Amino acid sequence: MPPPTTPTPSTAGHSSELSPGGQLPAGAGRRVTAAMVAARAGVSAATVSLVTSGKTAGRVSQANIDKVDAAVTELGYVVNGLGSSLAKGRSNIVILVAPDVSNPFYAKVIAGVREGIGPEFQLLLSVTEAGHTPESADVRRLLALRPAGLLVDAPSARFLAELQVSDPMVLLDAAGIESAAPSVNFDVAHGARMLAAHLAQQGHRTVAYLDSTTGTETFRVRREAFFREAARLGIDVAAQGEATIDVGAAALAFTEAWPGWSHQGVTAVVCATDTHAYGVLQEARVAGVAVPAALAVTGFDDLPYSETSNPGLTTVQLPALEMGKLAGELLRGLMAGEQAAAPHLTLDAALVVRGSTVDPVLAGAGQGLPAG
Amino acid sequence: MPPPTTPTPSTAGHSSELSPGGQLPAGAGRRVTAAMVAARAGVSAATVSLVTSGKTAGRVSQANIDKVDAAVTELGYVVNGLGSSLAKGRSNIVILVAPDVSNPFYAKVIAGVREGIGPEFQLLLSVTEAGHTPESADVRRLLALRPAGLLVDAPSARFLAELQVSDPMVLLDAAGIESAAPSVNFDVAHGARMLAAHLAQQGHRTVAYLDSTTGTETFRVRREAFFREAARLGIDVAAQGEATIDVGAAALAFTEAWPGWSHQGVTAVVCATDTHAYGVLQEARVAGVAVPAALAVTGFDDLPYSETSNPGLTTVQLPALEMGKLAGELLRGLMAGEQAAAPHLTLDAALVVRGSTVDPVLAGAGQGLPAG
DNA sequence: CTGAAAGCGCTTACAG
DNA sequence: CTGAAAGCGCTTACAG
Repeated sequence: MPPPTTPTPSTAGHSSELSPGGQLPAGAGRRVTAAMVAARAGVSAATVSLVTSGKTAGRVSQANIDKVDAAVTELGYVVNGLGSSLAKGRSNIVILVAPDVSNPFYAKVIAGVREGIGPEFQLLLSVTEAGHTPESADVRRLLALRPAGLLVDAPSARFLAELQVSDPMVLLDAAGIESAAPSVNFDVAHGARMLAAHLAQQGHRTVAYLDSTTGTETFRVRREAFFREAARLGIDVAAQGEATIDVGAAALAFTEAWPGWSHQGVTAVVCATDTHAYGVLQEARVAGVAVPAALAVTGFDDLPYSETSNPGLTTVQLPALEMGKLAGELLRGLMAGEQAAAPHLTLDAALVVRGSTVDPVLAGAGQGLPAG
Repeated sequence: MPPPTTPTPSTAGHSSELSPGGQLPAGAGRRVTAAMVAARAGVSAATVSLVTSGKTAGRVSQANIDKVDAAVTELGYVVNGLGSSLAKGRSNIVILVAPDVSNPFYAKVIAGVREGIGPEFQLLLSVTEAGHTPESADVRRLLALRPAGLLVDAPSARFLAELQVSDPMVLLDAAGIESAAPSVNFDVAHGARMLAAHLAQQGHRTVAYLDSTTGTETFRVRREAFFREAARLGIDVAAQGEATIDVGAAALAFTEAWPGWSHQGVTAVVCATDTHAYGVLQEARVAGVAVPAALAVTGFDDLPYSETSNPGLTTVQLPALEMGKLAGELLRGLMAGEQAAAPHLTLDAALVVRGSTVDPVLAGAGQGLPAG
């Protein structure tokens, strides 16, 4: 790896910790403890705690509330979450373990989760190396933070088996292993069947399947459901490839496989994710293979790019935002000590048909309309 | 928002906390305290602490080390990070604040950061709503966890002004405000100038600039440097647009602007990020605008997709992995109490010329070669 | 309504 | 080499 090529040492110092008057800067929230606030306000630390945690109802006089509030503001006090969590035996942290944060799909999941868990919990992401599934050892380290709850997206069976968690936990997109813990899932099997039906209806008889290399269960379910339905409908899945969830990796896998697939008479490539499909679309164009005339391409997810790509990508739409939200809400209930009433939710998938499987000119106005 | 369409209540219960024998499951790491380990091993809690934190050299006998190790394994003990951090006054958490985790660019930054900070620190991501810049209020909440250090990617000036942090902090991609704290930056201004020179050399005289809507300083620097150099080279930046860092948003912005731009004689669109450029490439194809013959398109980042897209995207390559790594190392030094020797590093940007600005047929073998 | 006290689980001088 | 003790900053019964 090359060294920094233009190192620019600078003399600009850090801002000093103390302002000219020698006071702690307001809002710094550092080194100021509840005891200092208590001293300033002329009350006990217990009263400060009651006020800062909002448990004043019938327990603290308005006069003291005001005094504490004033002192908090003056000193820029922020409750030390470490001490607080230790005393309570539990933090307000919720950790989301996701296999691949760089996939735009997770942006939506995350947004939903935030909404679902509510503002009193702090959402933190545990990130793994791109393309790697999280190791249970990594998660065990996270557990040292005593999170209030855990959210695990697209887990593998091995991961869950190794992981021994008794904290509140909710699984997301755990098709195939949803019974291991409360979970919110997509009906990816149904999506895969709709895909097979659509391809059969378009006259495809020989197709290839481009899978994801991660050992995630949801991909196994997608694949097996597609294979089964394809067989039932007289479609021959003549070839298989696999790649990590990365446009470049998928493109490479397709490029290498295509001559053989073409020779086998493959007329459609079913991809485990939209990201895989993008790689196929690109390389098909480079290779001069017309989509959809010579080759149909499909994905799973319905990422934003799938609508704007040309041709648009026929894909199984998975409601990411909703999954995140429901999982967050489920976890919130669990963290509140509730017993999950319906611990296993499954969200419908919808087939969205676009130009990558149906020529818009031939098909008329059918492009872009959900056909689920 | 529609309700879950296929709710599937299930009776599958959670795994019970105790195994049949009534023992805590090995590896659960819950409720087991250092005191319990000490009792089991027949030593004091202090000795347990010394062993688990690896400070045994000359302080703990091998016999006791073995006894503690055995007890730790038997009970599945995991140090409670809350208590540990509280006692030490500092956690081992490093928080990375990034504006948009769903951008593949950050996957590389994150990988670099992990490498840079080393295994003893735990990296957690603070995520903001997609397209939103992080609020200093959000970060202040994070500070309650007393992180060992803070990494802030692509900060805005306002964000930094509001944020009062005296913890170790390193800025990433903070061109324009790099002096606010130790930082690792890209020389985006140089990249922008190379872009202008390349376009000038290709004969462009009228171009449009598609900016990012986030208030991030690095985008201001990119834009201003490009405008200045363009003016110097006789290029008229006749039009401007903006969109969030999202393919769909950029596509929409381009579609709406293109008739006007075309009318103004625009022959090239310079985009603030590759993601913006993808939207432009797509819509150009839809509109039947030939790239690069009728319209040249450029980006910033050099995401993986830029190499495989068709045409390939001419872009300013920013070494994300290296930036992350250097920032991580810088922070590690700061957290170790070192005074940063060279607190402001700037990494070179490189111009990568591909088919979106130079027709490969006309240009011969020049496609895809770095031209910085 | 209020405060003194115990305790959360750990680490670190300190005395032996 | 070892352990008793104090303390990190907070919260929560408890007694008043």
